[in-house]
Amino acid sequence: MGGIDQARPRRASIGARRNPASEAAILAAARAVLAEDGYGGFSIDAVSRRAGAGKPTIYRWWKTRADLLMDVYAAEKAAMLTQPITGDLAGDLAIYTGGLWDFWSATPSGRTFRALIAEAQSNSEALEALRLKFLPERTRHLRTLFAAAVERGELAEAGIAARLALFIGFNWYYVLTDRLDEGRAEIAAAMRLIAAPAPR
Amino acid sequence: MGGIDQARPRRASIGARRNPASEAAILAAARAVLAEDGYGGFSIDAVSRRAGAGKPTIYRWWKTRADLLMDVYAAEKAAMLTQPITGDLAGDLAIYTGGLWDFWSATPSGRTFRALIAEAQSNSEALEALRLKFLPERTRHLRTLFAAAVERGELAEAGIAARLALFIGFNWYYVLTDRLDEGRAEIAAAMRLIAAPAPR
DNA sequence: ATATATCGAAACGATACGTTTCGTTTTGGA
DNA sequence: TCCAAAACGAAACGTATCGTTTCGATATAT
Repeated sequence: MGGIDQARPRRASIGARRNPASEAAILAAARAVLAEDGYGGFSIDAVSRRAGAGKPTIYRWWKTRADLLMDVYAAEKAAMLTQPITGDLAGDLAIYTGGLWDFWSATPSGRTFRALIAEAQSNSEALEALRLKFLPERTRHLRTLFAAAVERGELAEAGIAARLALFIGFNWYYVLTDRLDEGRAEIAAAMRLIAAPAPR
Repeated sequence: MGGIDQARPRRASIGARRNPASEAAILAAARAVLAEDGYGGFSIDAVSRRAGAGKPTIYRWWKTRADLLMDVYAAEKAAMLTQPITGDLAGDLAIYTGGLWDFWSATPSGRTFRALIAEAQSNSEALEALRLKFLPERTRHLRTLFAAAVERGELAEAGIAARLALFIGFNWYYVLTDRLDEGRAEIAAAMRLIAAPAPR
C-alpha cells in the first residue's frame, strides 16, 4: 500500500460497450483510496482522479456510492474461503468470526465495510441496498451454519433470528468502533452464548 | 414536527461569556434538522441558518460535529427514565431495550444516534469521543444491571464483556438498519441468551 | 475607562456534488 | 460500407458545505 499505482495508458472507449479495464481501474482506485484515507477521503472525485477515469464513467455504472462500495467489498471477499461445518456450532461461529476479522484487518475491507454502514445512514437508497442485497448475500454461509444446527436438533428454528442478530451485531459493534483487536478475547464466550440451547 | 420555528429576535452578544440562548437555539436547530432530514441533511451551515446563529459561534463551542451530536443526544436522553432492577436480568434487559427503542423511535434520537455512528466512521476524533466519552456514559446503567447479576451470583465476572458486546451490538444492528419495528419480536429471546448462565 | 470575549453577518478559498458538453473511439446492424 | 449508438476521458458547469477570517456591535469584568 502507498505510492501512485496507475500506469496511465489513457484508456479510451473500446466501442459501444463497457470497458473492463476502466471498471477494474475504478475498483482498484476506490480500494486504494479507502485503504489510505478511509471513508473520510472517499469521494467520487478522488476515485476518478486516481483511476484516471471520468466521473461520468463512474456515475454511469454505479448509481450510488454504496453500489461502488459493495462492489469493492465483493471483489475482495471473493478471496476469503469458507471453512467446512464441523458439527460444533459455537466452534464454527468462532472460526467464522476469526476469519472474518482477519479479512477485515488484513485488507481494506474493514474500512470498506465501515464506509458502507456509514453511507447507509445518510442515503436511503444505500440503506435499502444494504438490507436487500448486501446483507442477504453476505450472511448466506452464516445461515447455513445455523440451519445445520437446526438439522442436527441442537437448536429450535424459532430462535434463529435473534441469534443471527446477536451474531451480526457483535461483529458490527467491534468493527464500527475499530476495536477488532480488543474484541478477539470475547469471541469464544460470545459464540457459546449465541449457540447455547434455548434457556428454559 | 415541521415548519419554521425560530422567533428571530436576533440574539446579540451578552458580553464576554457564552450566551445560553444561542446554545439552546443551536441544539434545538440541530435536533430539528436531524428530525426532518436525517444525517444526510445535517450540516453546520444548515444548523447555523436554522438557529439564526453564526457558524463561528458553533465552531467556538463544539470542536467537532460529533460533539454537537452527542450534546443533542444527551439533552434528549435526560428525559428517559431508568427502570429499577427487578432481579431478573433477562427481564431487566428486555425492559431496558424496549425503553431504549421507544426513545429512539419516538424522538429524533434514533437518527441522532445513527448520525453519531456514521460520523465516527469518517472522523477519528469522533470515533475517539464515541469510545471514550459517549459509550461509557451511555452504558452506565447497563453495567449496573450486569453487576447486580454478578452480585446475585447469577453470572461470572469473566463473561461480562462478551455479554455487553452482544447486547450493544444487538441494538446497533437494528437501529443502524432502521429495523427497530421488526426487531422487537426478537428482543426477549436475545436477552435470554445474553443473560443465560455460562454454558459449560 | 478599557481590555476582553462574545455575538451574528458576510465573505473567503478549497473541495465535492451530480450533470452537461465536447471530441474521440469502436461496435454492431442496415 | 456506412452510420446511428454507446462508451470513453477531459473539462467545465452551478450549487453546497467545509472551516476560517474579518467586521462592527454588545456587554462583562477589572
